[in-house]
Amino acid sequence: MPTTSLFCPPDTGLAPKRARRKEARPGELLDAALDLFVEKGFAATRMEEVAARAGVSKGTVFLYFSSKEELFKAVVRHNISGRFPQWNAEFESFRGSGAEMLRYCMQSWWDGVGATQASGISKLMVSEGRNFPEIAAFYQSEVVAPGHQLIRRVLQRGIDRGEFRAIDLDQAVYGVIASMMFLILSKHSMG
Amino acid sequence: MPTTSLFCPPDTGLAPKRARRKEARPGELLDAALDLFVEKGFAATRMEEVAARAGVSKGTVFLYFSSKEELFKAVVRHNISGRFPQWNAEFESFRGSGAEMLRYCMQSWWDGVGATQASGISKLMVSEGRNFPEIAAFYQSEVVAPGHQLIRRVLQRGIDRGEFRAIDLDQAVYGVIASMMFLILSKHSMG
DNA sequence: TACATTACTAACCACTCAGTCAGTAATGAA
DNA sequence: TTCATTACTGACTGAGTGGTTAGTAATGTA
Repeated sequence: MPTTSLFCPPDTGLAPKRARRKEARPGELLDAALDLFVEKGFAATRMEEVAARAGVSKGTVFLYFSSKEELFKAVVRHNISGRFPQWNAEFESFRGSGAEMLRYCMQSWWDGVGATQASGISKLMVSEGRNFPEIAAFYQSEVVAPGHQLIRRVLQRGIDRGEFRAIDLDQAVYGVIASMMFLILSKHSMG
Repeated sequence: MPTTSLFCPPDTGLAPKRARRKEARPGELLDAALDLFVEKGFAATRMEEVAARAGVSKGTVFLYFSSKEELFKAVVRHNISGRFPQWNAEFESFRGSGAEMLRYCMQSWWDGVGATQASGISKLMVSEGRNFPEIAAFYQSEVVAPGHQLIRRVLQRGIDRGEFRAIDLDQAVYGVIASMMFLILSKHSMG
């Protein structure tokens, strides 16, 4: 009775160890990492936990992501900054008033990020950014700057069309962002 | 030429090593710890740094505070919750309208906590509370609950005196606190 | 069935840091 | 001056964790 394994456990049937699923791993790891980063923060999330939640061993995580920071960056790209191209495209093709556009913009941000787990990433950056300058810089250039830029363009468009008063753009952008941050922080840090 | 030390360095005059200053240590350690906790957060602050900033060795910190958590709790008591007795006393003796009292209350909170370094502690709890349940519970019972209670009493007093509408107390308390939290978070996490 | 490739594992290393403790030196009393 | 007390030091320990790698097993191919 030759089996493929020396120690054949009293297996009940379907528990294939060491399955090879190269395609599915990155996505599963990204999902597991998002869960844990949001739940416990960057520093407190252990790579072994990420691995366990994705159903692999720790070594496998480093096969797909070269370091903890790279894993985090990939999570950010996958869940937030990867959306900017589409948002920018929508900006270009939008036909409607400035108010409608701003409203649409914030609504789709809320649906795609604010209301989802991904908003936890923003809260995490507020919390831990100081301790991880490299990540903070990445987030700044990959998320904050493009976000500012997009809102700025939306407001500028409204001003150009004569629909908004010509207020100070930077101030207005901060106003918009502050309100979104407050929603997020309410969601993740209080009742 | 017998000196008290075998290796007598070319001392320039006033650098007394191993000075014994039992009275001053706790205060100095508390100040150093507040600085660092606010600057780097709870997890990222190392006991050795606290010691170094207070001008002692790491062992000495554990002489005065039995653990990192106890040190943190002492910082909170010293800078925040220790003020409640006085605030409560002021509540009892206050003579003025409800609006004046609320205003006075928030002003003295801002002067004593919000505008000072101590507000960083609140931001820290928002950031890291989840990772340190023991500390979160302590902060909840030592700061949050008494704070709610005090504001609630102020509002209730205004209602009793017929100066405020009889709005939902919990809602109103949350409103007051949310605005204070927003000020703090603006200060510590954004421009 | 035999062999090559490679996704995956698990034991391991290097390093950090809270907390400990044997020893040292400042101080006060006799 | 001598001795007892104790504030203080700094080397050490052990637990925890990011990252490495030698080895294992799943898969494809002929």
